[in-house]
Amino acid sequence: MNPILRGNRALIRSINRSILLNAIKTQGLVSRAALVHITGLSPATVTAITGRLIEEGLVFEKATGDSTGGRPPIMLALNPRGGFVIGIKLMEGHAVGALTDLNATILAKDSIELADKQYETSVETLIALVNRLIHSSGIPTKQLMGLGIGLAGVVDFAHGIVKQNPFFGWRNILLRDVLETRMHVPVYIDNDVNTLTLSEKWLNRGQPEDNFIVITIGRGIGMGIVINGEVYRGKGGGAGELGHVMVDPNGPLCDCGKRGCLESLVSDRALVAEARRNVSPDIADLDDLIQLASEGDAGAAQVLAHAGTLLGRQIANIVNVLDPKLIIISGEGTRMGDVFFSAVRTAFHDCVMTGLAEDTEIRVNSWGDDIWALGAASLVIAEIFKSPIQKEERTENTK
Amino acid sequence: MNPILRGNRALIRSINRSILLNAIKTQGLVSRAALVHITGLSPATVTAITGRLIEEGLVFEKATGDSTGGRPPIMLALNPRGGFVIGIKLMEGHAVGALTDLNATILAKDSIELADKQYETSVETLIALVNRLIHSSGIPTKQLMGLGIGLAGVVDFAHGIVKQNPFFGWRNILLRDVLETRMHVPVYIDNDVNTLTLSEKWLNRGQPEDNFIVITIGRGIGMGIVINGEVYRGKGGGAGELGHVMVDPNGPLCDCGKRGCLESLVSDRALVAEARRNVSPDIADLDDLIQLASEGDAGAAQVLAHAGTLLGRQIANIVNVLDPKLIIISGEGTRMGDVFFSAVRTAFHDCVMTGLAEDTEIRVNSWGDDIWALGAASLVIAEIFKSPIQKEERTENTK
DNA sequence: CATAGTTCGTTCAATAAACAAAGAAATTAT
DNA sequence: ATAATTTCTTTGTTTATTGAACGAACTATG
Repeated sequence: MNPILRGNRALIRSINRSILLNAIKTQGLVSRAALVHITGLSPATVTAITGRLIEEGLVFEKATGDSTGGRPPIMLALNPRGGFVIGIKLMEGHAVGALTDLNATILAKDSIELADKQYETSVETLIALVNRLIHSSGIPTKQLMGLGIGLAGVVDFAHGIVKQNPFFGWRNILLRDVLETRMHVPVYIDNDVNTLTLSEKWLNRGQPEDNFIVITIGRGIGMGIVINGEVYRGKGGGAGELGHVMVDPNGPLCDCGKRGCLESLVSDRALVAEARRNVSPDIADLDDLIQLASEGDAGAAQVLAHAGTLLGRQIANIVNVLDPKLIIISGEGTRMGDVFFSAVRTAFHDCVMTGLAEDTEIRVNSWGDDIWALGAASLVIAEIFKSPIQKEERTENTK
Repeated sequence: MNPILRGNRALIRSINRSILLNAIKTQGLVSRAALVHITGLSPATVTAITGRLIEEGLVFEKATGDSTGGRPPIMLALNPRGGFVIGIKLMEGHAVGALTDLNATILAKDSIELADKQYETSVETLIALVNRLIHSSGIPTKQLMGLGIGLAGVVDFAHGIVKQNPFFGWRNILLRDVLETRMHVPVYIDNDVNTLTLSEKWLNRGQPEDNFIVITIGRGIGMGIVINGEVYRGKGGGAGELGHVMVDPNGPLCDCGKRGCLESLVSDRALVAEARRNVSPDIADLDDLIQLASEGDAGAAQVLAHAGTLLGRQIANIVNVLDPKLIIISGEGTRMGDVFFSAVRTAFHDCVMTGLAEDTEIRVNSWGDDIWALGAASLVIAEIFKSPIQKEERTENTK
């Protein structure tokens, strides 16, 4: 009932636990003395808390380090098998799930058909998928630390509510609470682009970036925003609708009912449609278009370059507004290749405010098949490593 | 050196102190028992901490409340005269300063000429202004809790550095540190639009909004972004450059060197220039144009309406990306009147994604003369009421 | 090889902040 | 006048961090 985060002993402990857990994760292999130095905590505290982490199985004493003239350090490391998580991506017609350890290494993978659009039957199907994953991986059920679910549409992460989903037609479904009562594990639900965004923060080694943007190109165009290390979701999960930014008031009709949305000009379907009109009616799908462009067809290249220019211009506008350090482009559309992306980069640099983006990087991400399920899994992993002072977002549904 | 916020007793105390101070501020008049109820803290803790706040002079026992069948409550209230702050807005040629209490009520106001653009002499002038304000208000110097400064350009708030300022030509000036060593008070520096944005959060009574955007129209077009209750400043203070979002690649040349920036189409000067070309060469300034439009001149109205449409469309795009609850339009340009703002609203609703902005409010703010200095002052007030877990932003310059 | 020096980790008492419970204060209800 | 009620304070308990001392395990050196 009271969402205020007040100060008490549990909070102290929880903060310091999180600091140490994260330090051990980012350092990889680290002694207690080094942790004292890094965190500023006292040796006694480090001993006490690491002791508890070892007891919980999240950390272990991995090896003895080399002495530097005194007692050799005992090197601590994260135990990736200290807990397991499951990530599930819901799609039209089927769901893909992955069971991973705390390093997001996949231990089991599976998918299941979603025949029915009714959410009650879908819940049963999801539970079946989870059980299959647990069974095939052989982990004890007790070790499952959480379940993350990513799906398209507007999702209220804080309350765990699917506000609207285009495929299933769901509206205001309390999916989190339903699954939690059935499965007795913490459940986290988010928009699929946000889960993908989170995975960029958690799956890349090295220090995680704290201000970046992920843009996905595929069926639609999505955007995930990370601000101060947190995924920004907007008033009601509606942030990041880059696909429906209006580019041309007289443009083609978009699914959303408006004209000239970016998505109506740059998505898979839009490109294929345009290429069919202006290049060749034989083009069946995006791959044909890419193929043609790579073979030197000027018309095909022109279609891709124009789309890239439109996207680059919008990215520039976003940089003007949000000034992020890094922009990651991901999704099926990353296979569009150099013609497209060099147009993106050129348009970006032409349109961004002078002096603003001198060290802003645009990175095109290699595209793996598992990435959506991994993203959903990292939703849970992120939660495990989060400090309590960042955790306030998750609020109970009082009803 | 160690920016990590670790858990210890000082942190607990500081968190709870902040919770109570904020609760007293928002409640206005509140008993200890009510605070127990609101905050979830124990009665003993509330007694202890409010005791300390009373000792510090920030809170006092204001009155005795009505009994509800038992001992009557002692009502606590914030003592607005428990501390004082000074806000200064730097402009081309002069600086305006205001000394206010903790309610942002102005007790003294003054301005001073900035003859020289050299920053060393400017610092001396600012110190003179501060001293004059302290003297004329008659407060004891010890009660001055901080100094806030707002100025145009790119400012690194966290490090207190003016990265670039258009009027003075300053570059990477450590203004905060210089002033702090001279004045022995905490100093906070920020972009002027950000200070204005903060003041919207602090000067409006009632519960402060946590996700909103402030757009200023005047000489330029600026934007302040509040996300999760915090002003978002971007990678290096460069966020919010709405004025340099590219609207038309073939548009007029902007000060920044690019073509077709929003600012080159909608700012004061741009409108006057266009009106001179297309309506009448006699138009001297924006007020003439507004006057003409209000008298029913179709051409003048057309100029304003077109500008409004352009702005409304960009606001829609920002809402698509950030999904804020509230959009506040402020600045000198708010006097442009209904022709302009109804065009803004129409274009906004036409272009925003369907279903996204059903309860998003666009508010045009009345425009006061003191608002810039007040904004700078609220920079300090905000800091006083901030919880330590939100304070990490301010980092020392290690050099 | 014995001793000193160094580094790492643990133990122990001290400290302080929240908390629970009981008590004191000041009112209304009967 | 007494009981009930609400508000606030006091007292003692709990517990997490901390500093300091100590033990453990190594290297350096004569």
